[in-house]
Amino acid sequence: MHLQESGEMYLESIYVLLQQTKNIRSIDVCEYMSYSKPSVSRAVGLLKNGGFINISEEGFITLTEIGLSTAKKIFERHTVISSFLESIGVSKETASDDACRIEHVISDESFEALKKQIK
Amino acid sequence: MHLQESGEMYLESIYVLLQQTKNIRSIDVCEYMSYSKPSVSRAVGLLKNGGFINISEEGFITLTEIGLSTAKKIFERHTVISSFLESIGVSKETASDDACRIEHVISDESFEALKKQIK
DNA sequence: AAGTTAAGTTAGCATTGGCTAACTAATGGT
DNA sequence: ACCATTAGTTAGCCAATGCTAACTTAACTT
Repeated sequence: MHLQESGEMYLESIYVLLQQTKNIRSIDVCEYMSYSKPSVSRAVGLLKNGGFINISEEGFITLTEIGLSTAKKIFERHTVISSFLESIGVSKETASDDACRIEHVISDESFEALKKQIK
Repeated sequence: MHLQESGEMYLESIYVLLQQTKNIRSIDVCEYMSYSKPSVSRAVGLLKNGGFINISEEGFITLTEIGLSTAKKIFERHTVISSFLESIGVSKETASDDACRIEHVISDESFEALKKQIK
Protein backbone atom coordinates (compact mmCIF):
# COMPACT_ATOMS: atom_id res chain seq x y z
CA MET A 1 0.00 0.00 0.00
CA HIS A 2 1.38 3.34 -1.05
CA LEU A 3 1.49 6.33 1.27
CA GLN A 4 0.83 9.87 0.20
CA GLU A 5 3.05 12.62 1.42
CA SER A 6 0.65 13.39 4.24
CA GLY A 7 0.53 9.76 5.30
CA GLU A 8 4.31 9.76 5.45
CA MET A 9 4.23 12.82 7.68
CA TYR A 10 1.77 11.23 10.10
CA LEU A 11 3.77 8.03 10.21
CA GLU A 12 7.00 9.88 10.81
CA SER A 13 5.40 11.89 13.60
CA ILE A 14 4.14 8.74 15.26
CA TYR A 15 7.61 7.27 15.01
CA VAL A 16 9.22 10.33 16.56
CA LEU A 17 6.64 10.45 19.35
CA LEU A 18 7.17 6.77 20.10
CA GLN A 19 10.86 7.41 20.57
CA GLN A 20 10.02 9.97 23.23
CA THR A 21 7.09 8.32 24.95
CA LYS A 22 5.98 4.77 25.46
CA ASN A 23 2.25 5.24 25.02
CA ILE A 24 0.89 7.61 22.45
CA ARG A 25 -2.63 8.21 21.20
CA SER A 26 -4.21 10.21 18.41
CA ILE A 27 -4.48 13.23 20.66
CA ASP A 28 -0.71 13.32 21.01
CA VAL A 29 -0.39 13.33 17.25
CA CYS A 30 -2.85 16.25 17.11
CA GLU A 31 -0.73 18.16 19.57
CA TYR A 32 2.54 17.33 17.88
CA MET A 33 1.43 18.15 14.35
CA SER A 34 -0.94 20.97 15.27
CA TYR A 35 -3.75 19.30 13.37
CA SER A 36 -7.36 18.91 14.40
CA LYS A 37 -8.72 15.75 15.92
CA PRO A 38 -10.83 14.81 12.89
CA SER A 39 -7.85 15.20 10.58
CA VAL A 40 -5.75 12.94 12.75
CA SER A 41 -8.60 10.53 13.30
CA ARG A 42 -8.96 10.02 9.58
CA ALA A 43 -5.24 9.80 8.93
CA VAL A 44 -4.76 7.30 11.72
CA GLY A 45 -7.62 5.24 10.31
CA LEU A 46 -5.92 5.21 6.92
CA LEU A 47 -2.59 4.18 8.40
CA LYS A 48 -4.35 1.41 10.29
CA ASN A 49 -6.17 0.24 7.16
CA GLY A 50 -2.90 0.35 5.28
CA GLY A 51 -1.32 -1.95 7.84
CA PHE A 52 1.19 0.59 9.10
CA ILE A 53 -0.08 0.92 12.65
CA ASN A 54 -2.23 -0.86 15.19
CA ILE A 55 -4.56 0.76 17.68
CA SER A 56 -5.01 -0.93 21.01
CA GLU A 57 -8.27 -1.22 22.91
CA GLU A 58 -7.33 1.86 24.92
CA GLY A 59 -6.40 3.87 21.82
CA PHE A 60 -2.66 3.49 22.00
CA ILE A 61 -0.84 3.54 18.70
CA THR A 62 1.88 1.05 17.82
CA LEU A 63 3.78 0.60 14.59
CA THR A 64 3.54 -2.65 12.66
CA GLU A 65 6.64 -4.16 11.15
CA ILE A 66 5.95 -2.46 7.83
CA GLY A 67 5.01 0.75 9.58
CA LEU A 68 8.25 0.77 11.53
CA SER A 69 10.47 0.11 8.54
CA THR A 70 8.63 2.71 6.48
CA ALA A 71 8.86 5.28 9.25
CA LYS A 72 12.54 4.57 9.75
CA LYS A 73 13.17 5.07 6.07
CA ILE A 74 11.38 8.42 6.05
CA PHE A 75 13.05 9.50 9.25
CA GLU A 76 16.46 8.58 7.92
CA ARG A 77 15.76 10.74 4.91
CA HIS A 78 14.85 13.56 7.18
CA THR A 79 18.00 13.36 9.25
CA VAL A 80 20.29 12.87 6.26
CA ILE A 81 18.81 15.75 4.29
CA SER A 82 18.77 17.95 7.34
CA SER A 83 22.39 17.14 8.19
CA PHE A 84 23.46 17.72 4.66
CA LEU A 85 21.82 21.14 4.53
CA GLU A 86 23.39 22.09 7.84
CA SER A 87 26.74 20.93 6.54
CA ILE A 88 26.58 23.45 3.73
CA GLY A 89 25.71 26.28 6.06
CA VAL A 90 21.92 26.23 6.36
CA SER A 91 20.53 27.03 9.80
CA LYS A 92 19.30 24.13 11.91
CA GLU A 93 15.70 25.24 11.76
CA THR A 94 15.52 25.88 8.02
CA ALA A 95 17.41 22.66 7.36
CA SER A 96 14.83 20.70 9.30
CA ASP A 97 11.88 22.49 7.69
CA ASP A 98 13.25 21.91 4.21
CA ALA A 99 14.13 18.31 4.98
CA CYS A 100 10.50 17.84 6.02
CA ARG A 101 9.36 18.68 2.54
CA ILE A 102 12.23 17.30 0.47
CA GLU A 103 12.16 13.91 2.20
CA HIS A 104 8.87 13.10 0.48
CA VAL A 105 9.88 13.97 -3.04
CA ILE A 106 13.52 13.00 -3.42
CA SER A 107 14.39 9.81 -5.33
CA ASP A 108 16.32 6.93 -3.84
CA GLU A 109 19.15 7.66 -6.20
CA SER A 110 19.56 11.28 -5.14
CA PHE A 111 19.08 10.37 -1.52
CA GLU A 112 21.88 7.82 -1.61
CA ALA A 113 24.13 10.34 -3.32
CA LEU A 114 23.39 12.91 -0.62
CA LYS A 115 24.05 10.37 2.07
CA LYS A 116 27.47 9.59 0.66
CA GLN A 117 28.15 13.29 0.61
CA ILE A 118 27.82 13.86 4.33
CA LYS A 119 30.08 11.10 5.56
CA MET B 1 -0.33 37.00 -6.12
CA HIS B 2 1.01 33.71 -4.85
CA LEU B 3 1.47 30.68 -7.09
CA GLN B 4 0.81 27.13 -6.02
CA GLU B 5 3.26 24.45 -6.95
CA SER B 6 1.21 23.53 -9.99
CA GLY B 7 1.10 27.15 -11.13
CA GLU B 8 4.87 27.28 -10.86
CA MET B 9 5.14 24.19 -13.04
CA TYR B 10 2.91 25.66 -15.72
CA LEU B 11 4.79 28.94 -15.67
CA GLU B 12 8.14 27.20 -15.89
CA SER B 13 6.92 25.08 -18.80
CA ILE B 14 5.74 28.16 -20.64
CA TYR B 15 9.12 29.78 -20.05
CA VAL B 16 10.98 26.75 -21.36
CA LEU B 17 8.74 26.48 -24.40
CA LEU B 18 9.22 30.17 -25.16
CA GLN B 19 12.96 29.66 -25.21
CA GLN B 20 12.51 27.03 -27.89
CA THR B 21 9.73 28.53 -29.97
CA LYS B 22 8.56 32.04 -30.69
CA ASN B 23 4.83 31.42 -30.64
CA ILE B 24 3.29 29.05 -28.18
CA ARG B 25 -0.33 28.34 -27.31
CA SER B 26 -2.16 26.33 -24.68
CA ILE B 27 -2.09 23.28 -26.88
CA ASP B 28 1.71 23.32 -26.83
CA VAL B 29 1.62 23.37 -23.05
CA CYS B 30 -0.75 20.37 -23.13
CA GLU B 31 1.70 18.51 -25.30
CA TYR B 32 4.74 19.49 -23.28
CA MET B 33 3.28 18.68 -19.88
CA SER B 34 1.11 15.77 -21.01
CA TYR B 35 -1.95 17.36 -19.45
CA SER B 36 -5.44 17.59 -20.87
CA LYS B 37 -6.73 20.70 -22.59
CA PRO B 38 -9.18 21.60 -19.82
CA SER B 39 -6.46 21.34 -17.18
CA VAL B 40 -4.21 23.63 -19.16
CA SER B 41 -7.07 25.93 -20.03
CA ARG B 42 -7.86 26.48 -16.38
CA ALA B 43 -4.23 26.85 -15.34
CA VAL B 44 -3.55 29.33 -18.13
CA GLY B 45 -6.62 31.29 -17.07
CA LEU B 46 -5.31 31.45 -13.52
CA LEU B 47 -1.86 32.57 -14.65
CA LYS B 48 -3.49 35.25 -16.77
CA ASN B 49 -5.69 36.40 -13.88
CA GLY B 50 -2.65 36.43 -11.66
CA GLY B 51 -0.89 38.75 -14.06
CA PHE B 52 1.84 36.30 -15.00
CA ILE B 53 0.99 35.86 -18.67
CA ASN B 54 -0.92 37.51 -21.48
CA ILE B 55 -2.91 35.78 -24.16
CA SER B 56 -3.04 37.39 -27.57
CA GLU B 57 -6.09 37.55 -29.82
CA GLU B 58 -4.80 34.47 -31.65
CA GLY B 59 -4.17 32.57 -28.42
CA PHE B 60 -0.44 33.05 -28.21
CA ILE B 61 1.01 33.12 -24.72
CA THR B 62 3.52 35.71 -23.60
CA LEU B 63 5.03 36.31 -20.17
CA THR B 64 4.45 39.57 -18.36
CA GLU B 65 7.32 41.22 -16.55
CA ILE B 66 6.33 39.55 -13.28
CA GLY B 67 5.70 36.27 -15.07
CA LEU B 68 9.13 36.36 -16.64
CA SER B 69 10.98 37.14 -13.44
CA THR B 70 9.01 34.51 -11.54
CA ALA B 71 9.65 31.90 -14.22
CA LYS B 72 13.33 32.76 -14.32
CA LYS B 73 13.57 32.32 -10.59
CA ILE B 74 11.91 28.92 -10.70
CA PHE B 75 13.97 27.86 -13.68
CA GLU B 76 17.17 28.91 -11.98
CA ARG B 77 16.22 26.76 -9.04
CA HIS B 78 15.67 23.89 -11.39
CA THR B 79 19.03 24.21 -13.09
CA VAL B 80 20.96 24.79 -9.88
CA ILE B 81 19.37 21.86 -8.06
CA SER B 82 19.76 19.66 -11.10
CA SER B 83 23.41 20.61 -11.56
CA PHE B 84 24.11 20.07 -7.91
CA LEU B 85 22.60 16.59 -7.96
CA GLU B 86 24.55 15.70 -11.07
CA SER B 87 27.71 17.00 -9.42
CA ILE B 88 27.32 14.45 -6.63
CA GLY B 89 26.80 11.61 -9.06
CA VAL B 90 23.09 11.51 -9.77
CA SER B 91 22.10 10.66 -13.33
CA LYS B 92 20.98 13.52 -15.57
CA GLU B 93 17.43 12.28 -15.79
CA THR B 94 16.89 11.61 -12.09
CA ALA B 95 18.57 14.90 -11.24
CA SER B 96 16.14 16.76 -13.45
CA ASP B 97 13.11 14.86 -12.17
CA ASP B 98 14.06 15.49 -8.57
CA ALA B 99 14.88 19.13 -9.25
CA CYS B 100 11.37 19.45 -10.67
CA ARG B 101 9.89 18.57 -7.33
CA ILE B 102 12.47 20.06 -4.97
CA GLU B 103 12.47 23.45 -6.69
CA HIS B 104 8.98 24.15 -5.36
CA VAL B 105 9.62 23.30 -1.74
CA ILE B 106 13.16 24.41 -0.98
CA SER B 107 13.71 27.61 1.01
CA ASP B 108 15.68 30.57 -0.28
CA GLU B 109 18.26 29.95 2.38
CA SER B 110 18.91 26.35 1.38
CA PHE B 111 18.80 27.23 -2.27
CA GLU B 112 21.49 29.88 -1.89
CA ALA B 113 23.62 27.45 0.07
CA LEU B 114 23.27 24.85 -2.69
CA LYS B 115 24.12 27.42 -5.30
CA LYS B 116 27.34 28.32 -3.51
CA GLN B 117 28.13 24.63 -3.38
CA ILE B 118 28.26 24.07 -7.11
CA LYS B 119 30.55 26.91 -8.09
C1' DA C 1 -26.43 11.08 40.73
C1' DA C 2 -25.25 14.86 37.93
C1' DG C 3 -22.07 17.58 35.57
C1' DT C 4 -17.53 18.34 33.40
C1' DT C 5 -13.74 17.06 30.75
C1' DA C 6 -11.17 14.44 27.39
C1' DA C 7 -10.73 11.52 23.34
C1' DG C 8 -12.46 10.11 19.34
C1' DT C 9 -15.83 9.88 15.45
C1' DT C 10 -19.21 11.44 11.97
C1' DA C 11 -20.92 14.57 8.71
C1' DG C 12 -20.02 17.73 5.79
C1' DC C 13 -17.42 22.05 3.79
C1' DA C 14 -13.45 24.09 1.04
C1' DT C 15 -9.51 24.04 -1.93
C1' DT C 16 -6.32 22.13 -5.23
C1' DG C 17 -5.66 20.02 -9.32
C1' DG C 18 -6.05 16.19 -12.21
C1' DC C 19 -9.75 14.11 -15.52
C1' DT C 20 -13.73 13.13 -19.33
C1' DA C 21 -17.66 14.52 -22.06
C1' DA C 22 -19.45 17.61 -24.79
C1' DC C 23 -19.81 22.04 -26.61
C1' DT C 24 -18.15 26.29 -29.68
C1' DA C 25 -15.64 28.42 -33.16
C1' DA C 26 -12.37 28.80 -36.63
C1' DT C 27 -9.73 26.75 -40.36
C1' DG C 28 -9.08 23.89 -44.25
C1' DG C 29 -10.03 20.10 -47.77
C1' DT C 30 -13.00 18.06 -51.44
C1' DA D 1 -21.53 24.01 -49.68
C1' DC D 2 -20.28 20.44 -46.54
C1' DC D 3 -17.53 17.99 -43.57
C1' DA D 4 -13.36 17.17 -40.76
C1' DT D 5 -9.85 18.83 -37.85
C1' DT D 6 -8.02 21.78 -34.37
C1' DA D 7 -8.04 24.82 -30.29
C1' DG D 8 -10.24 26.16 -26.53
C1' DT D 9 -14.02 26.34 -23.01
C1' DT D 10 -17.69 24.76 -19.88
C1' DA D 11 -19.64 21.63 -16.74
C1' DG D 12 -18.95 18.54 -13.65
C1' DC D 13 -16.47 14.26 -11.48
C1' DC D 14 -12.92 12.54 -8.31
C1' DA D 15 -9.29 12.17 -4.78
C1' DA D 16 -6.52 14.15 -1.23
C1' DT D 17 -6.37 16.72 2.83
C1' DG D 18 -7.10 20.44 5.68
C1' DC D 19 -11.13 22.36 8.57
C1' DT D 20 -15.53 23.17 11.99
C1' DA D 21 -19.70 21.64 14.30
C1' DA D 22 -21.68 18.43 16.75
C1' DC D 23 -22.09 13.96 18.45
C1' DT D 24 -20.68 9.68 21.58
C1' DT D 25 -18.40 7.59 25.23
C1' DA D 26 -15.73 7.03 29.13
C1' DA D 27 -13.77 8.80 33.16
C1' DC D 28 -13.24 11.83 36.82
C1' DT D 29 -15.30 15.43 40.31
C1' DT D 30 -18.23 17.07 43.58
